[in-house]
Amino acid sequence: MTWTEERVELLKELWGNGKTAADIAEALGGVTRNAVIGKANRLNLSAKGEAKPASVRAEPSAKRPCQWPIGHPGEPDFRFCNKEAAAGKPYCVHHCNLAYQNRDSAAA
DNA sequence: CCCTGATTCGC
DNA sequence: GCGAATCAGG
Repeated sequence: MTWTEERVELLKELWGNGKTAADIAEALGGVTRNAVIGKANRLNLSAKGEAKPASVRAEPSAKRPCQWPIGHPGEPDFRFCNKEAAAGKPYCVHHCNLAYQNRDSAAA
């Protein structure tokens, strides 16, 4: 298993949202809680308490570009994805799956 | 005993 | 850098 942007973001997301390493590991799949903790540790995480963009539920009528916060608020490179958001979704399909913690009801 | 995260060790 | 094993705390 390789740690891609999606998994790392989901890792930080769930971790910051109060999820335990075991939950995150299971959520990602193919990784054990040790791997999650190890990755989190290497990412200099463990000091959880980040933003929770996944908690922001916008109405399914918002036609705006993907406003997924890339990086951390305060970082000099903090920006938004600004990709093409899915129809009626605040984020692009890519990040929508992350935001809604989608597993099977993929918004393809 | 169970769980948690953190750290260390080997690959 | 990755993951497992191990350590320490709850």
